[in-house]
Amino acid sequence: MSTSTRRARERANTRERIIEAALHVLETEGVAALTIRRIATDVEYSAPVVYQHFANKDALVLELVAHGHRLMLTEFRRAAQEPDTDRRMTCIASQYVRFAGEHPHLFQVMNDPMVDADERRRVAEPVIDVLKELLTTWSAAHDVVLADFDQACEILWGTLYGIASLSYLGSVGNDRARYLAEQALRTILLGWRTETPANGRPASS
Amino acid sequence: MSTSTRRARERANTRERIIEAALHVLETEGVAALTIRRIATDVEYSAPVVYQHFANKDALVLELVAHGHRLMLTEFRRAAQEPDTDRRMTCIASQYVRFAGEHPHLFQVMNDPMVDADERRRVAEPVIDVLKELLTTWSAAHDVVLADFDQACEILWGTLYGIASLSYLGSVGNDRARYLAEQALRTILLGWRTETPANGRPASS
DNA sequence: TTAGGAAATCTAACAACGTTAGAAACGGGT
DNA sequence: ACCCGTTTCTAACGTTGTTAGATTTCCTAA
Repeated sequence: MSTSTRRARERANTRERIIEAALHVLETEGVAALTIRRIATDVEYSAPVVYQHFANKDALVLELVAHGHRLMLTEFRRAAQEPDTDRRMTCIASQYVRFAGEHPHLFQVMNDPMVDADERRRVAEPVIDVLKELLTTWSAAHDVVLADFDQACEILWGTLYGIASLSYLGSVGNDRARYLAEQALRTILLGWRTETPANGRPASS
Repeated sequence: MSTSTRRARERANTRERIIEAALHVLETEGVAALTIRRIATDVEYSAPVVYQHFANKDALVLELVAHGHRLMLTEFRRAAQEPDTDRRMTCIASQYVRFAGEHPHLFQVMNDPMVDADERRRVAEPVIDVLKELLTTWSAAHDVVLADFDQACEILWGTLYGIASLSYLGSVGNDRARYLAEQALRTILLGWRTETPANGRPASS
C-alpha cells in the first residue's frame, strides 16, 4: 500500500513541476513561448505526459491564472497592513498596478478573454474580497454610507484593471500608471465622501 | 495606361473585400474563427492571395483594429452632440461600454496585447482626442482647472476601458457596466470639481 | 493576329501547434 | 520468474500561418 501513496506523491510532484515550468516559461518568455512541447522539454518529459496531469492546455493555463491571483492576493494582504485607511486604499491601487508591471505576461493570461469567464471570476474572488474588506473599513472610518456597495467595488476593480492595462498595453509607463491609479482612487473616494453630506446619509444617485 | 489604373482599382477593391470578409467573420464568429484560409474562402480566393494585400495576419488584424476605432469614433461624435456638458461626459462613458457590448470581438482585438503597442496607440489617438475635447469643454464650463490635463484624460480613458472590460470579460452584464461607467465618471468629475474650491484655482495634488 | 512577359492565382509544401492512439518499457505483487 | 497495470514514448492527425514554384490570365508590342 505504501507504494501507491508514493506513486501518488510522485504524480503530484511532477504535476507541480509542470506548473512551475510553465510559469517560468510564461514569465520569462511570454505567452507565445508557452507551448506544450516546450513545457514538456523543460521538465524532461515528452509532450503527451502533460495530458496525464491536465485535460488540455486551457486547464494548465487556468492553473497559472490561479497562481497569479494567489500571488496578487499575498501582495494585497501586505498592502492592506497600512494602518491609515486612506493610504491603505491608494496602496492597494499602487500594488495592483505594480503587479501588472512586474508580471506582465502573468497579468495578461489572468485577464485573457480566452480563459473561461466563470473560472476566472472564481479564482479572482479572494482578491476582490480583500478590496471589499478594505472598502468596508474605509467607508466605516469616514462615516460614508455607499448607496450600492457592490457597485462601488466593481467600479474600483474596473478602474484598477483599466489603469493597469494602460501600462501593460503600452500607453503609459508603469510608474506613471501607479501614480494614475493612486490619483484615480483618491478622486473616486473623495467623490463618494462628497456625496455623503456629513450627516452620514447617502446622497442622491 | 488606363488598364493599369483599372488593375490598381481592382487590387484595392479585393483588398477591401478581404477586410470586410475578415470583419464579418470576426464579428459573427469571434477571433478563433478568424483564419487566413477562412477569409480567403469567403472572398473566393486561395489563401496565399491574402498575402498579396497584407504582409501577414497581424497587418490584416491591424486593419480591423483601425476600422474598429473609426467605428467607435463616429459613435463618440454622436454622443458628443449632447448639449449638457455633464451629461455629455456620461454619454461618452455609456457609449464606450455599449460599443464593447455590441462589438465584443472587435473590442477584443482592439485591445489585444498581441497587436503592436505603437500601432494601437496610433489608431486609438483620434478617439482619445474626442475625449480630450470633451474634457476641455467640461472643465471650462465648470471653471475647473485640472492640475494635470493629460493625467486626467488617461484616468478617464483607463477607467472606461476597465469598466467596459468588466462587461466583456464576463464579470457583469453590459447594462450594468454602462451604469457603472456613468456612475464612475460622475464620481470622478465630482471629485475634480471638489478639488477646485470654487475660486477657480487648482487644489493640491 | 500572335508571340512574349508581367501580373495574378493556385497547388503543394513546410514548420509548429494542440492533441490522440498505440506500442514499448517499467516495476511491484503473486 | 511471470504478469499486469502504470507510465512513458514514438508517431501521427488535423489545423494554423506562411512560402516556393508552377500555372494561368491578360495586356502589350511586333
